[in-house]
Amino acid sequence: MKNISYLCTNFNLSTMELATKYSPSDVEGKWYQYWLDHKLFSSKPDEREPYTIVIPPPNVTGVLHMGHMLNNTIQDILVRKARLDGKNACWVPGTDHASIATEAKVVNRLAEQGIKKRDLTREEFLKHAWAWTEEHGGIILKQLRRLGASCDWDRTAFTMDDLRSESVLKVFVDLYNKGLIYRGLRMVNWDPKAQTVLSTEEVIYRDEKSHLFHLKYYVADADVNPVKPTGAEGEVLHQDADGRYYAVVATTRPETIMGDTAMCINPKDPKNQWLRGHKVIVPLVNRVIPVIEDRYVDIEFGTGCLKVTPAHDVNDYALGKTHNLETIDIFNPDGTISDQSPLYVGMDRMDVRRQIVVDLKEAGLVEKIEDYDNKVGYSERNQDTAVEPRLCKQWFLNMKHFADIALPPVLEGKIKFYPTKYVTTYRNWLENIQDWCISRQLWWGHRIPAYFLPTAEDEEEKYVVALSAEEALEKARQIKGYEDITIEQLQRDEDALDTWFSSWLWPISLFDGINNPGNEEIKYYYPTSVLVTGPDIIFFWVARMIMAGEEYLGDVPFRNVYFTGIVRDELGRKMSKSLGNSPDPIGLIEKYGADGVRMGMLLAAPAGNDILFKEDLCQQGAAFCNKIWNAFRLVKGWEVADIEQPESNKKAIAWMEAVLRNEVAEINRQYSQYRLNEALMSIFKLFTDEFSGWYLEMIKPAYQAPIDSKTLHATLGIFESLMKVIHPFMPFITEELYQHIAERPEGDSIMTSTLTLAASSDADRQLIARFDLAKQIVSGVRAIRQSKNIAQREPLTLEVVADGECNTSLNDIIQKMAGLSEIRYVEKKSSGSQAFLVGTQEYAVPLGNLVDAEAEIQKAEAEIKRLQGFMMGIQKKLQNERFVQNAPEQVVALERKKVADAESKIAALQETLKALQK
RNA sequence: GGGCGCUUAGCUCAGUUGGUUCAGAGCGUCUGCCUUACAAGCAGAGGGUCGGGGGUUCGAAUCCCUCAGCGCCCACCA
Repeated sequence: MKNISYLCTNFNLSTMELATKYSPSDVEGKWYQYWLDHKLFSSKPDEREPYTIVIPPPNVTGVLHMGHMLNNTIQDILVRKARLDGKNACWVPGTDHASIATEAKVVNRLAEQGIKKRDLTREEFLKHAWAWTEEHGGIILKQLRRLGASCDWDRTAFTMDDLRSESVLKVFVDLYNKGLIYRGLRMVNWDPKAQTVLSTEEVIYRDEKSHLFHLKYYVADADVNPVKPTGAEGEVLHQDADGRYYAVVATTRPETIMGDTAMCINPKDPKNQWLRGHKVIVPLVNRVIPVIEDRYVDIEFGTGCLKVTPAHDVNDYALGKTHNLETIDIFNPDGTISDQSPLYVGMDRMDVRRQIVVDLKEAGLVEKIEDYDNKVGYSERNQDTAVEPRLCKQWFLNMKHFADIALPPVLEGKIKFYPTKYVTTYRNWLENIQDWCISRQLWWGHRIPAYFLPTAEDEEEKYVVALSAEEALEKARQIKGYEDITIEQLQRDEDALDTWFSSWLWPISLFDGINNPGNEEIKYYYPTSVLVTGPDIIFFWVARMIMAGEEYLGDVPFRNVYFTGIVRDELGRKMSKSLGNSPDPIGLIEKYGADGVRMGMLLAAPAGNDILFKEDLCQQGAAFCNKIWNAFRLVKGWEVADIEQPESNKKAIAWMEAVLRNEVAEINRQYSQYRLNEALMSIFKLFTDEFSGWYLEMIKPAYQAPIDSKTLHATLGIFESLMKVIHPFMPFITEELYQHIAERPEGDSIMTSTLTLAASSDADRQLIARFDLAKQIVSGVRAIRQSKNIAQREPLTLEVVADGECNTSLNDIIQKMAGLSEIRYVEKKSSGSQAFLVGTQEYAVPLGNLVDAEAEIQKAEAEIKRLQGFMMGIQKKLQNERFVQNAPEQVVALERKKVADAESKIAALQETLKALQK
């Protein structure tokens, strides 16, 4: 690579030498800097059509993984394609504060230093969090540059920067004022590790092998004395050796019995009638609880007896409400047993589960233990932490209203989902939506702008919601009895908002559309063109952005949503740290080049499917770069002479240009359906097969012979077009070669060039069809060479047998490509020649005694047999009157043609046979 | 328990309204080539009856039914 000049703008075609291998590392950093230096990613509103993408903001302290690589490569391809199409493309980058994940990381780091979160004030903790954010934040965005991401970096935003924070608080206040945000006591999902509530969407359920414990609840009176129930005839009364009666309750969570405040049976359950009106004793705890009756209980499950723990189960909570039961909260926020429990106080819930089984067994209170498949909810962010249902006062967003406004745009196609199957998923969720719990017991995030007023202990809480403490004070003073309250007496809510409560504003807040409604940017860039994201956040983010968009701008946030798949390893497993199957993206880029890696990923990424990533594919990408590189080396190595342009070159150029137009039209179709892997495959074949394999070979001068200037000029033009077609997928090598093709002014770039081609025409397609015939003839000759082991440089003669309707007018090209000394039109092919068919036309290559007559006879016979069978099938079809009557004329005519063609092929083959048998 | 999707060549996938071009592509495999841009290359070849069964139709990979297998999403049965 020594000979490559650093500045290619002064590149001189005739003197420069290129290495035989493409070296990405010499090229990529240079051009990325060039693009930055000339602000080529930058976008400002102008008269052009906008094309906007907002990045799904990665976690601010996150590190680039293969999922990001795929997702951002796709966005970059779309943005670069839009630029080449002459649109004003704007890709806005940024990061997400990821409250729960980031706070957990900060807590862990502090713990390593021996600092506990609870020993810090909120301000001290936030100082650590910001320090961490500044230290690790944005690494991921730097990594994206290695990939070639053409984001408008000057626009880089953060969900917790000033503009975004202001937007979030304004929206909270606004929705509160609209009555859509409320505060309520609900059974919520509690993450004991992060010690915060979660929304229902943040709980993921996993199948778990667990046990069903059948526990004995002795029947007793209020003083814990045994009672003998009177059962009806035929009922099964459990009785122990001492003659005491008990009920059997099946539970998966024996550690919650300390919170039991009732046992429930179904009033219609015949086998448990004997328990009606009685009381039972909670095992070990020795608390007497009533037997209540509710039709909620499934008679078929277990023994039909349900323990009721209103504080720790959603359904039990509902039962507790209906039956007015006591609620005993036996857990502390960290998942240890609280002092409300008579036993195990301070122990972790998981330890208690083990211990209590031992203790119950010892006390003879376990009837039996069965294996049981259970579903257990885990925190989406702390996947090793089982979620605990817990009764808490939290802030909620009324989702009914938002579902109503977010459903129509997707159902009516104002927003298009790719693949469309997610429309159903989206609809199902919105139609069964629950209110969104938006408060989190975290410090890292947007602090809820609610201020509590001082109240007496037994009084209901009072609060005001306002953008600032001053405003809050004003509002508070309007409340009766608080006219003289001071700002110091207002207690701002300690909680922060769910991260997604800021993310859902992203497409709006990036253009400051909340703080500054109707500003020039929001008018120009909104709605954005496409959102590229994973289906795993369709509810968390996609749906909610649609809600916010409709609420605040009365319009959709994006017109298209392209859902990418999950990046898996080649065995189909998810990539994970523990499996060690996740390649290091930067390492891959260093090994194969960003272009190679981009191609490798996209080759394996069928629209909407998971991608099975194989490192080999990056190798294929790197190889393709090398192919492009060497094609350029060939062209630039030609010496130009003042010679006339050969006719065959004219034809080849016309053909290649037709192919280019045709393929670009096809590629554009694929883009429009987000079938990027197919577009890439078309591009790959266009360059490798059509351009390199056929076109360049057609026009290639003889060794050390010069080329005419017209052909060279046209070829460079085609090459430049090809670079533009490839550019969205492989930005670096295409820029490098674009700069090599011609002298470019400083600041010029392939990125900001345009590709204008005429529409593909019928004439193009006819020309392509003629060349296809020629290619088949060439392949026929090559196959003969292959089978007879004849070197390419040994010239052959081609005979065109009989009717002469085979004039493709491309004989000069065929001759060159097939290495023929002559093309002859003959009545009868020479003896000792080997024949092949293209369509119904027969060709022959005289080979003298090289022909293996016996083998040829066998081949011809087999082919005749096959054709005869084929023909018979069709003739049968044609004899079927219903077919002839019902099928369209064209189809019938086609079938007739097939027969005719088969007949003439058979005739030709029989001729061949005759000649061979002589 | 509901809903959605998938099953086509060894692998990963295309295959639009049933009928030119319907049985395809890339990779891999096999064979032959260090041909003068590229061995990270070139040329050539083999390979599937479209998950099973049934039906509709003149005609089915394509439409319908059914069975089997796989995947995903949702759902409070302890």
